[in-house]
Amino acid sequence: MVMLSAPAVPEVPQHVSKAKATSIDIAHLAGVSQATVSRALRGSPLVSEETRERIRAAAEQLNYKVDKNASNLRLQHSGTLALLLFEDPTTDGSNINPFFHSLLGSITRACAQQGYDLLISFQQFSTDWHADYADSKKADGIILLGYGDYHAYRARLEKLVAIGTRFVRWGAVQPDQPGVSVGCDKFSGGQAVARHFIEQGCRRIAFLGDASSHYPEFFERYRGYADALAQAGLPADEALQVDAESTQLSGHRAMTGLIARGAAFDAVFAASDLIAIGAMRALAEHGYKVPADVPVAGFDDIPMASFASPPLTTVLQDTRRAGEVLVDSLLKMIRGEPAQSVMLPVKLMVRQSSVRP
Amino acid sequence: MVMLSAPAVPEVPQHVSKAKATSIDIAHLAGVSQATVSRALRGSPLVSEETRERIRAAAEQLNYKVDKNASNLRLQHSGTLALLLFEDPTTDGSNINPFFHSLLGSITRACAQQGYDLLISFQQFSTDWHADYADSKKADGIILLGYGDYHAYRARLEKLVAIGTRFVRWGAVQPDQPGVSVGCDKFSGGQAVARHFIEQGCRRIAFLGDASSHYPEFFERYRGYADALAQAGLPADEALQVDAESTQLSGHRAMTGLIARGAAFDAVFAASDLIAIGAMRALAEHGYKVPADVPVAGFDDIPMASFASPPLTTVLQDTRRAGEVLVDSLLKMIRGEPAQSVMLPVKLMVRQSSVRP
DNA sequence: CGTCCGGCTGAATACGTATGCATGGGCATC
DNA sequence: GATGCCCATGCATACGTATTCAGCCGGACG
Repeated sequence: MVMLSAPAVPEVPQHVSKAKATSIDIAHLAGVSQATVSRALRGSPLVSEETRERIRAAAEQLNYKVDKNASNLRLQHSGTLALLLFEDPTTDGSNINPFFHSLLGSITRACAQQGYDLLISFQQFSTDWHADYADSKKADGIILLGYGDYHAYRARLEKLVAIGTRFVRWGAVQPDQPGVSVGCDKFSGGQAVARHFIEQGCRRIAFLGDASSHYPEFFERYRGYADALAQAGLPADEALQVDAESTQLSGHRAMTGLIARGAAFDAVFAASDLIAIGAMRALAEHGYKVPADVPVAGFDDIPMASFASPPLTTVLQDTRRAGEVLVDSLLKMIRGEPAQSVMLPVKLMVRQSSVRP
Repeated sequence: MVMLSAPAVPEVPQHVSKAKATSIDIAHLAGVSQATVSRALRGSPLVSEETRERIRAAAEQLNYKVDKNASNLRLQHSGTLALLLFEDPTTDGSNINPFFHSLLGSITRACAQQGYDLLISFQQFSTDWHADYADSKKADGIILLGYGDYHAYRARLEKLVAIGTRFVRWGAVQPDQPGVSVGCDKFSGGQAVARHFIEQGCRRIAFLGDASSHYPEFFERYRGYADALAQAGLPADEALQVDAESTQLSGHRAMTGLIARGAAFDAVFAASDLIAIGAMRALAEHGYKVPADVPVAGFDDIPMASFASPPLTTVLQDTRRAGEVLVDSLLKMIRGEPAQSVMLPVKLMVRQSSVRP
């Protein structure tokens, strides 16, 4: 429990002790003008190697670092991207959606690799988010992450486009959307899961998750599921679809509800891994064995999925790639190059939860 | 797959279409001086309500936002904190340590609550991190997160203190440390786990994790464990301690090694949940039942812990509180108030993995 | 020997905001 | 009616950097 103290530091001359050094101080020390200091440190070919070295030494001696605020002001860009994470306010309050965590990691890495800083912010739906960051020049562009009803903030996206704000969005890629989106091919993912069940002879596959077009994240998964059923000549029984949002609690509720109302089902496809895990718990509580009685699959392949019991079959979204693509697209837009929406492939990860012994 | 397009926007006058508006534009439009615009928007009592309202309307009309770079330059602070996450380069390359994820979430929230932005950056150990952020005024202070050998960068911390950089560190609170640290009371946590085992009659409790004082994160846990053994009059058998870093793979290896060398143990205390999960897998592979044959406990209470099979007994670090304390301490330092290192209490979470039937 | 050119450097300015100081107008006081 | 005061606003400047333009020096060439 030590208090902060400031021991003497021999190598730093005392005339810099408190006030941070500026380029003018460096210029003075190196016997050149401020202009030359700026040029030297930015690597301009106009300055001779000898002078540059002298300046570099002086800068080091005074612990000088370029003031980003001044630099950004002058250059009119910030070398920073902003990540806005929209959290569904109906969440159980605990943690961030694990899938976003994974995406966050890869975005951070991608930014670092491109030499950009990353500003992150968790937004409540209500706040006036479009106001910030990019418009105030804290960031050169923004990345929008978040489930939810995108119709609700579609107007805002359109305004962003109109103002000329650079942004990319993670989520469903749809033809009429404002701006650039990057998403995974959840339709194919939904198909793959349904086919996987159908191949095992399942005919009454329950779907846990909102299936309304207002929630494109889940809707695409549902459409893929429905499409696979149709292709196999199976009916899509509405009684087998239960709304749920992406939490364990919600998954547990949905599954319990389905069981309670006596629905006949022989497989469960949850629209997200969290829902699946909640559902598996509910199934266990009601005496169902997974996968012997009911095979189950989820979606996202969050780290928890492989540690669920039994390990959960799910659909892997390549978050590493996703982060890179998001950042690359945004940087393209910032550089004024054209950027297009991108749909990434997904991969079915078959584990024990979906394979009947 | 839509290209970015810029539809006409009726409500925005065309003379602002491209160039962002400045406070001078607003001043012009509202018929006042730039100074008054600045005062009005910052809520200065010097400007009359009537004028303020007129200015606010003009600002809205032109989509004006204060340029943070210019503002920060003038004010000499940034309203931003930087979070530096040090990753052990020996990690299995996949994801961020889940415990940090949780901390990250709470730090973000705490920042938002205090009106600060958060800049995050994953650092490789090699990079010249002390150079950035705070010194370049991109951030008013920095938060350091990361396991690892803190002796290795102790010199850097001392330099930070000397330069006058504001920072807080998450990690072991030790009397001789430079700067302010916030950490959990891992010593007590280690004690609690060991006592929990001892109460059940275990006498040969293995410890998986580095027990060297060079890794204070784990060392404290080990000390607590050793202390509880001593208090119970049990010998501390060095053969029961195996080095491991905080990954599943490493935990698996350590456990396998312990079994291979024929060590006699009747409980396993893993220094982190990831290690514990890897160890449980190894135990299962060798035919041990958890907890019937060998009770197991971990540390951290990452989300995965309660979904392991069986659910893992572990030690909860209150990350929510930790994030708040980190941010609060840092803000205190920024405001020039004294700040002290803080040690937070922990809580033993008993689940199935450690309780013999 | 004069001229010109190329290679470096310095002086001056702009980026957009916030604030100390000065100012003007209105009102009360004597 | 002159003085004083307060309130609201404008003027001018500083924050620290990056860049344009102008200048200087030395050498090559005519």
